[in-house]
Amino acid sequence: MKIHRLTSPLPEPKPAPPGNDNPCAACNVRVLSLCDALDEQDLPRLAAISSSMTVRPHQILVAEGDNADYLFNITDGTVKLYKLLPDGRQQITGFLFPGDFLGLAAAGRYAYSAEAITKVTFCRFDRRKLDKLLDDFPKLERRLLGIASNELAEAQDQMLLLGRKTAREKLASFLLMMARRSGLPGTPEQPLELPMTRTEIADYLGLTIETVSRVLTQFRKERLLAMPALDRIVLLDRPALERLAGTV
Amino acid sequence: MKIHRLTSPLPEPKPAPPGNDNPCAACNVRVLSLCDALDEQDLPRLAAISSSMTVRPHQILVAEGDNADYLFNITDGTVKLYKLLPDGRQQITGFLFPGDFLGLAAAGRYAYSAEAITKVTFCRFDRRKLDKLLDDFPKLERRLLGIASNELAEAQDQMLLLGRKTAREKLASFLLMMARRSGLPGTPEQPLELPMTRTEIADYLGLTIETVSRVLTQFRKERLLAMPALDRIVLLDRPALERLAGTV
DNA sequence: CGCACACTTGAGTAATGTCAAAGAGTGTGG
DNA sequence: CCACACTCTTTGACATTACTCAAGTGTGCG
Repeated sequence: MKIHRLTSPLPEPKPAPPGNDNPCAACNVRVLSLCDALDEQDLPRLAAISSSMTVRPHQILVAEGDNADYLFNITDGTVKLYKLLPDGRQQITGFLFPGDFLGLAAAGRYAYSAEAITKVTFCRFDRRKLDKLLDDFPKLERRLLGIASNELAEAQDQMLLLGRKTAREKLASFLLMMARRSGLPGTPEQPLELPMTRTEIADYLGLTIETVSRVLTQFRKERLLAMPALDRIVLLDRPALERLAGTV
Repeated sequence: MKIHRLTSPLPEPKPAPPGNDNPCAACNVRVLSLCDALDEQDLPRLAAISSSMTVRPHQILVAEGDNADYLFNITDGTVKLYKLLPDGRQQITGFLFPGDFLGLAAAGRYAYSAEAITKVTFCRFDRRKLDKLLDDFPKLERRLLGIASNELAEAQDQMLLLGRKTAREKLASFLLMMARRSGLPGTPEQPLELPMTRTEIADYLGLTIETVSRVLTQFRKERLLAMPALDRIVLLDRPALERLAGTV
């Protein structure tokens, strides 16, 4: 079993530059994120308790069991969420893309670790300060509940995949999920981009790296997809993949 | 693949008997449930939008894709939540016990089906009326968010189990979960009680019924447990089971 | 250019699934 | 109360999927 890569701790954030009391105004993922719950005029209240940060690949954002002191909104890059067994086996429970949210916790502790796969930019909110904001802005809390409900629905889809789908069905589901989440159509002009390694795909689907590789080779031979590069996928026969995946 | 059992639709609820404006006062699971968020004096507001109902085994409470018009609090019995693939393969995403909550939905639709395993009693809340109550009682919304966060953490544990644990590890984790959730110690005097069939255990753990049966037989031969009846389990060597399960 | 690293491919194995049959438990009607 | 029927569970023999181990092939970076 592979030893997990050592990573450095999270650096201190740079505070928002002074004189700019509404850095969120220019945010490109605002409509997707937590901040969408607030009006333009209230945004500075959120901005005041948040800082924007950028980290390099392999940097850890949160570790399983840590005090859940922060909430995160990803603005750029890809993050993986994962859990480990004592012997090092890893299960990736989700990938986060721009606009996605991270940090809901039960009993004040994160239930999973989060690591940047690519260079990642995010807004980080202080949980205790945010809790106070929730009293003033019930819409914010309703938004959080909506986010949590969505995540729950996705988690259930993933349980169906992990428990009952074959390797081929898992890969088909994964590729369609990536198409949906990235917004890339998977055409020859705009192929899917896979920021994660084969190992990470395997750890997400409950497979080994060899099985992932073999199924992708199968799919290529069956003309279901093409791979102009190791991390580029063209979906040649989307209906067939959708049939394989069984559900969206 | 087995054909799914036909079930009858949910009967109409009996409204709370007139003259009793606080039926929740006597509720035995109140401290566990949604209602715990409200003070004694505000409970009638919740009671006014809820009805208590009892259904028989195999009755469907909600079906995947249905409009999420209701929220449920289980007061007695066991419920299974599950999703199906088009060919009938089933994944049980969770079991609900007294005090548990059901009905959070993304995009206004249930993401899963729910079926009574035993005779089940529950309180059913009208979602639209509850939404209005949320405005008056922000504590209620905070409670919902807490419930959702807990469910999310459990879902991630289950993904780790489904994706990365062996059959033996899955069964060990399952039995310990049942001990924790039921509050039964699993001693010879108070053995675990399993309200679900082997098929349902298998569909929860991503295994087949035969594998579940074989692993239970193994465990018995290894003196990890005893089975005074098909649905009664005595945990003879809990530390060994905990080591197998890897995590709580 | 050469060293890492990630990915692919191949051969053999192990864990789990499938198919089949027998045993155990439960309810019903005679 | 017993016999029968039904369902659920267990067990056995065999099949198959996915895993393990190992070697080989890119691919990118210093």
